[in-house]
Amino acid sequence: MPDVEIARLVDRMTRRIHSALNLRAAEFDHHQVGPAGGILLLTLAENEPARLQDLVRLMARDKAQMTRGVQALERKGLIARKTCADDGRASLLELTPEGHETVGVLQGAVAEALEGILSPLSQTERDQLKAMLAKI
Amino acid sequence: MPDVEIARLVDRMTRRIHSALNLRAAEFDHHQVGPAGGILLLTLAENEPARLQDLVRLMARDKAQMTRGVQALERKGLIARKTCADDGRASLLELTPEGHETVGVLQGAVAEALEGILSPLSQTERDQLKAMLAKI
DNA sequence: CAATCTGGTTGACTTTGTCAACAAACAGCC
DNA sequence: GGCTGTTTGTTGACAAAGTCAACCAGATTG
Repeated sequence: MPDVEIARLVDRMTRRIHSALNLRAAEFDHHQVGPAGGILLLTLAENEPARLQDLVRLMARDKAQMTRGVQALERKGLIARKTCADDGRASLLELTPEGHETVGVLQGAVAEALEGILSPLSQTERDQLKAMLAKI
Repeated sequence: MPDVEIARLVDRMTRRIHSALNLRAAEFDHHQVGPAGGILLLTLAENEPARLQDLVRLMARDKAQMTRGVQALERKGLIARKTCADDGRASLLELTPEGHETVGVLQGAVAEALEGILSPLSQTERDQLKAMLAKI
């Protein structure tokens, strides 16, 4: 029951990551991708190629939102669609070269922001944390 | 550097908690407090009495947002203000009896939602997770 | 007692998230 | 094949959350 606190703490942590990044967004977010777009790109980078529905599950977001998020990144030339062979409804999403480049920049920025937040944890602790979160 | 993934995973987790709760909000959110109000109440419950600024720090949110969040809960009679003796600008926020009651309900709901999400973790792992998040 | 800082409030605005409705492609099934 | 029902992605209309800047009143410092 006292696990309830975990919810608060997790929320707080996302909030902190979010605002740490937001603070210096002007320095790295050259495509005006925003937090939502950024996390979408990062997720896609690790799961390429993915269908929209895959991203919906990976990011636990609404599909409507995902449609629009993808469209926005498509317009900026960071994501491209390939027709999906085994399913006529879906299309496969991939990063364009420019998209990959952007992901690199974002990863750097996120790493830096996380550094400031995770600093009280040792490297082994961080690995544990990641492992647990991944299990979930 | 590979810690970047933590950001994604944490985001995903908040998203899951959020939507798990949202799904059954009608059953427990009798005061139409919403996610933002809910987390505010839970945070206040553990840090009573608190000034607005304290909540801002604890929840890593904008003060403007906090002002309005508190006002909304005040209007619903879940939070009350006491004048703060040592600082004339601030006021101390406290839960009303009805507020406490609501917190109880919310804790139950959150515990249940978390149960579904944390199920792959053992109790010791949960404790570790909580401890690490608390350090941050 | 100025000059500055901090806690809180308000207004105007952007970004995210939610819900319901829909078309088109799949899947099973007799 | 033709009916069901389901999944994928899209759109519209809307509600909720977050951001930014300006502001006032009470502290704080020199």
